[in-house]
Amino acid sequence: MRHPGGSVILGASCLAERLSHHVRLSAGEQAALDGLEEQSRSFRRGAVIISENQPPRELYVVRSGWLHSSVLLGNGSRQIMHFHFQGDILGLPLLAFADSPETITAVTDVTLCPFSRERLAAVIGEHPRIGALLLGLTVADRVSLADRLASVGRTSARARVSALLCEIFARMRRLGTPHDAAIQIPLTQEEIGDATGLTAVHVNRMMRGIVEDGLIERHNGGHVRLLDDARLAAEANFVDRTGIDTGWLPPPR
Amino acid sequence: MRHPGGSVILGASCLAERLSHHVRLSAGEQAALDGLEEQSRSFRRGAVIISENQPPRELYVVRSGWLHSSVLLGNGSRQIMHFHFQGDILGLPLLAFADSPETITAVTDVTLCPFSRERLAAVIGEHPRIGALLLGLTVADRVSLADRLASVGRTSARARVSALLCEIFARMRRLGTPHDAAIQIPLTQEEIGDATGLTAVHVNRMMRGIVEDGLIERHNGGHVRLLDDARLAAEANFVDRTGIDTGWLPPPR
DNA sequence: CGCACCTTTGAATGAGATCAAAGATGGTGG
DNA sequence: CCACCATCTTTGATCTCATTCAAAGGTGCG
Repeated sequence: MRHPGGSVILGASCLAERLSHHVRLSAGEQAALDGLEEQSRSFRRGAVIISENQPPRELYVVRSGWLHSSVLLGNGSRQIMHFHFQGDILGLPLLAFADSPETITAVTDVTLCPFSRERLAAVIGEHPRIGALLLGLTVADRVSLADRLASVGRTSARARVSALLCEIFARMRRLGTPHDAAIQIPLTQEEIGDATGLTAVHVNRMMRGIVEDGLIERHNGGHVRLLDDARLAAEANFVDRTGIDTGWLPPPR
Repeated sequence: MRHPGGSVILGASCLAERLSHHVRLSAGEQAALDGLEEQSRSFRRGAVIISENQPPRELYVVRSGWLHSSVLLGNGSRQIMHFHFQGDILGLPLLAFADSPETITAVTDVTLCPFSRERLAAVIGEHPRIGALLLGLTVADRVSLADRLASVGRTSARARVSALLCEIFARMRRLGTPHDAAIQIPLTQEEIGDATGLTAVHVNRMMRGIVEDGLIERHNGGHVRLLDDARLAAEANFVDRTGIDTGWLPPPR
């Protein structure tokens, strides 16, 4: 599915834009990243971008929309690992495995910026700081997965749902959503269940409880507003780790 | 296990040895890595190497022994994220966060090779392929955590215990343990429970069931032998991902 | 307007937790 | 080398949180 009418790339690469949130890119780095990406591509909601056990050809940066990565278990159930928003890098497992261990699915209509593993290798070879920064970002991703594991493994159903809400809000705020604004969460309760290790039915009950206790507010179309941020975070054992430390990186080229 | 043709020099860097399992290091890379590490250090079993919410000063490669990384939840329970054996890199979160999100504890007596983040940065700056390889290894680590999340979130107690056993066996075999040998697993059932999101009591019941059904054999001192590898893996939904793909890396310097 | 899909609610069931206590095991010091 | 103590494993009984099954409202899209 090609973006209708060919896409407009306003000079900057999606990856460069994402990385520049963490460090100030040198001219050389900027130039190398600009040559990295192909034309951006759009997918309809529900589209499968990368399939489990298939060899993906490229990686992506999310330009817009929501996606999730998941695995399907032998018993028919599904575990959602992570939700991906604007600026997130998709397909990193391709840097370690020929076949993707996970499926990446568009939750809403999305636009992605693809780039090849080989070109990324060339960029890293020329600009080692970019490799180090990607390493840092991947480490952060791993830690966020660890947080979810702790949540799913060792907390109550209600705390798991709360933790997911906290995570979504923290990440959306980092993308610029005002602190007190409602967020439109395009997830079904089944998807929330697959992310938290619960059934859709039980997600529903927990959610209603969280609303009844005045922690969040829900409106039509999945809009959610945080009413008691601190209490929700405390219940959920949530720690915001959206910012990363880049003080150690090698000098840019 | 070592890279064909790659020789392991006694006293050489632990990190170099680990990396040389995946690629053939150039002379320059080898030299840079040899200058990386300080003297190796030993800890008694039970020792805490890195504490949650404390700023660690260095990273480590495991020379010998078992460790685990865990987080403590507000409700007093603990989630073990990962067990670490010979060759594993500890403390990677330091590449993204000033304070460690997890505690690293020695399960047995251990010997570790410490190295500083700043020196690692210098090595990556000079030898970008090492940065890319570390990126690949970290991605693999993330995928293994995702596998555990799927196991804990979406499978039965018995399947979770089976999956952990499969993982341990797969990793030990990669370190050279013969395919049919018994392995001494130095973990208490409480630790297995903290890794799988179960209580020690329930781990015990599952374990006995797995023994009764002829999938494994247990002897004194925690020795375990796999009797029906295939059936255990099938029950556990286990996929061996111990090898990583390094075909994409940039050229060495 | 009608049909999918999603949310909500209720009742019954079950997997795993909790509580309690009796064996094993192994390390330590006398 | 043995006795003792701490830690770990095993077993049983009971309880609870989340699942399962079922069906009735909502909502939005074509």
